[in-house]
Amino acid sequence: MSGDNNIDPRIKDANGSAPRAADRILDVARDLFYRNGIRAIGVDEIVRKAGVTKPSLYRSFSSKDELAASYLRVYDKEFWERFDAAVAQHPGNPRAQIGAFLTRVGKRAVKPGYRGCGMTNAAVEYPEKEHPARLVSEENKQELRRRLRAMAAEMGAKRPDVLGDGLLLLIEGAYISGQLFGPGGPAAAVAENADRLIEASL
Amino acid sequence: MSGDNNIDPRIKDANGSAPRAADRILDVARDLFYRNGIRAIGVDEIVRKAGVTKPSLYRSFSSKDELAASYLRVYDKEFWERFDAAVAQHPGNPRAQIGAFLTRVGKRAVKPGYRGCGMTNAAVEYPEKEHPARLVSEENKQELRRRLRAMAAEMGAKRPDVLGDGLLLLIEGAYISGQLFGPGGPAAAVAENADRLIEASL
DNA sequence: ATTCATACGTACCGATCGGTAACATGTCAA
DNA sequence: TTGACATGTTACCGATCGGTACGTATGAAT
Repeated sequence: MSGDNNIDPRIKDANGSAPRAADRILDVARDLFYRNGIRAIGVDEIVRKAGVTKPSLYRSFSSKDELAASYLRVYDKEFWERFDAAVAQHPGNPRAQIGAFLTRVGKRAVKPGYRGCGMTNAAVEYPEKEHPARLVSEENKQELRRRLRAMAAEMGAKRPDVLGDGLLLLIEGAYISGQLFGPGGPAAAVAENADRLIEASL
Repeated sequence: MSGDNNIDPRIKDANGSAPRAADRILDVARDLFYRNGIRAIGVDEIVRKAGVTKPSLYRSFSSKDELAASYLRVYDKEFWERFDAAVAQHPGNPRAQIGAFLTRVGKRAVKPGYRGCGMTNAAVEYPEKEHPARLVSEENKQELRRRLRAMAAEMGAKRPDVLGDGLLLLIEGAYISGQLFGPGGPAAAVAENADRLIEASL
């Protein structure tokens, strides 16, 4: 099972002194948290699958909640990379930017095993406003709202804030219904409905 | 603390032989599960707040998962009561029916402490397809999707399934963003966006 | 008064939860 | 060779998890 580990002492850490264990822990935690939910996964399972032990986890992360927040910070970074990639595809054309982003979301959201947005799911799991994971999640959503409203304004919408919020509702609906309905679910229609909503709002 | 209990032996149970404890347990569980999430609440807390003991719970519910499913079955019943009330308000006018329903959802969703849809939240907490709570949740959502598509067809939409799914996305988005953003969130704009989308889809 | 069914409580189970104290090991500079 | 430091491990903590074996209180019928 664990016979073929790939640890090579000659390969120094890229950034000089970063611990190996912390990265593996975070990688495993990201996968397990996203697929199963945060509350559903215990720290024992994380360290076991990462091939380390608990003290290694708690030296790099002050608590499970903080590990969950770290998971979401990575998720946040990757989310904006995807979002910005769609934006970069259509410079100066926010309507096409939204279209590109939502087309990808719609496709991903109807694939088997899709689990929605890690941010949204975390907020559902942790209603307490002070929870470290929820704080990351709320900040991500606020920023998304700002950008959608700005894009709606850029499109020349009659009421940009209403359209921006409408697009946000469609996006969140796609995340949720993707994991609720699976393949063939309503999330496949998110891009088309968004474009129709935009059309009606200019 | 428990000095003033209101148990009156003369008052027979309404339906003859239903155990008192089961009702109190379900009432408490509904409140705690909805406000905090199912995983976040232990059976000990439920029986403590209900003023009973664990064996009483397990005599009426075969497991915590089944209790969660029972909670959702009550939720399902109340959901359709609200939905049908909006429908009954505007006979033969599905567009107005949707409008009435979403106006209420939008208002509830931006109130402090709003926790979204119990069905949706349960599906987020339990990705496993066989979970008793998830089964109830999925059935509810499938039925909602059918009805929304039927209403879209009744409106004379060009592509009723696409519009019905779009409305579902907006509704789910309102549930989620209501608990994510709190007062002032995008859920307030759900009715307006839905009507705009309908307008553009006829 | 006895019987029986029903509803409820006391006390406990093993497993797992998140978290930690104490100690071992490997790597580096001096 | 030595000492400092970061990272690793073993073994354990009290609390809580979902769930249960078994005894007890009560009321109606006999």
